[in-house]
Amino acid sequence: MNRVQSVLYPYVSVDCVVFGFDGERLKVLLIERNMNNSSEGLSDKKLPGSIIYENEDLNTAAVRVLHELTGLKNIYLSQFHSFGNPERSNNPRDKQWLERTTKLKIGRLVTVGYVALIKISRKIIFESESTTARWYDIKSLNTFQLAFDHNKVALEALNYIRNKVKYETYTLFELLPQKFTMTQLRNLYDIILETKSDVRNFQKKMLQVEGLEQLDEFQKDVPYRAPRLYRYNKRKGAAPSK
Amino acid sequence: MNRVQSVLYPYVSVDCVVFGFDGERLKVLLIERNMNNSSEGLSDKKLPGSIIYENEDLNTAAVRVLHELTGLKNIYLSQFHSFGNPERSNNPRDKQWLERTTKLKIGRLVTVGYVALIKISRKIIFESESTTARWYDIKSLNTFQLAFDHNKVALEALNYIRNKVKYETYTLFELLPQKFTMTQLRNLYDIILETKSDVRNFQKKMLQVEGLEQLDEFQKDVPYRAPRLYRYNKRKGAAPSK
DNA sequence: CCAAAAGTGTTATCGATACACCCATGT
DNA sequence: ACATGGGTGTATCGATAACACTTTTGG
Repeated sequence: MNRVQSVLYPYVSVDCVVFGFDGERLKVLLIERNMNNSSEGLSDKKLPGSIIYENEDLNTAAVRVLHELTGLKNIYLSQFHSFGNPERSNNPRDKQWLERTTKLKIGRLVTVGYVALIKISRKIIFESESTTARWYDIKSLNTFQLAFDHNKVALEALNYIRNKVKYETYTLFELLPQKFTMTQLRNLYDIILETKSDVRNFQKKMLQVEGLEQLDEFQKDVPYRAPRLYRYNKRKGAAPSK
Repeated sequence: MNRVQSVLYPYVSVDCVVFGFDGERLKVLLIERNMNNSSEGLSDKKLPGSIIYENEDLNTAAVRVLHELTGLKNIYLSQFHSFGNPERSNNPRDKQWLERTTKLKIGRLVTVGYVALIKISRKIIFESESTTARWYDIKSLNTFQLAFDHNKVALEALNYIRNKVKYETYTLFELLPQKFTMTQLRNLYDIILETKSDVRNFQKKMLQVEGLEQLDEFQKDVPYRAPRLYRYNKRKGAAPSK
């Protein structure tokens, strides 16, 4: 076996795919690095991610990196897949960006992917010295090209949460305001799974989810019959998948 | 961010958790390194695994490593989880073993876990110059301690395949001889999922699995009513989960 | 004829699906 | 009164679960 050259041997990084819902569309959080020392055109969009520290657990790194790049705190991140194709950082633009931001000569990256679902209202630091964060419609993942293999990474994350939503529907409640209507929930469900649920059947199914509580409150200021509000009581809900 | 020291920065490795079935119990393939230059007592059992090459994809590495350590070829390996706790290689015995076998000073390891289900009849090179491979009952995973965090890794792999078997039962057919009886299949299913399936209901369910063919052959040389044989026709079966 | 395991059918329950009409509100 | 979306019930189907007796074979 070859002795490892520090330059060539893979660095380990984490990428965080964060999904949010604005009431109409599912969004993904992407960042742009502000390359302030040059004006050389458009810098590509990327998933928030960075290499891990020398002595840091993967989960810890994911939480830290997401916080550093977006200001988000207390986000529950799930590991979903790791990516290690040696060519995934071959694009010269990506290579250059890596070297500038890490001050390291990086031959290749092995990246552990994490995913989170959050309320789009969570406070995000969209502008910092070095980065700009923004929500993008998930259809962007098919229409424009992200840095590295981040299209692939994000699409796998999407697939992962689709499965999760299908079998552990309570994960959706993370994406909605504390009090929400059944229609909001159904819209969200259908947008993520690309289905068209029947109103009545959906209602029936949701009402037997542990922890979903029907309130005696109704939405206000709507120009039609006010819809009832619901709330998810985490304590009574199913335990997270582990 | 600190400049990375080649010694401390994580090396990337793959571990392969290979399960087989001997007709009675589910087994896991473990190896022992033959430390031929010293007689210092028992060397711990481990999962087959090793660090990846400088320019190698993760899947490729998993396939290569499994082949190098056990002689197994053409094994379908699925990535299930990555492990990166900085303390997972802190045990001095593990550290020493790592340094001897890799000739590298390794501070820590980030390991990508792969899992496979194979027929226990597959030809394995159990003894080589440097390693000894053996099938162990999976209950070993709870009773004796493996190197690193390999107990945890293997148990997560087991959990992964339990889920897979539950929803994509055809994965079981990889573990049985080409022609098998319904009882063999049911035993296997029940052992993996720790259930006690009803004979008739199980039969009914299996007969509607695409690609499972009832043959007009029967097992021979049994001292009781000869059971019918079945075969799985991969072409007609469900596509792998992907 | 006995022991050992194979093989087979019916009923009850649960969850998922399909489907259409009246209700409350604001203009 | 009308337009907009909210809210509700029943019937069918398919999958799962519970359950017990007869058949084949070798000794």
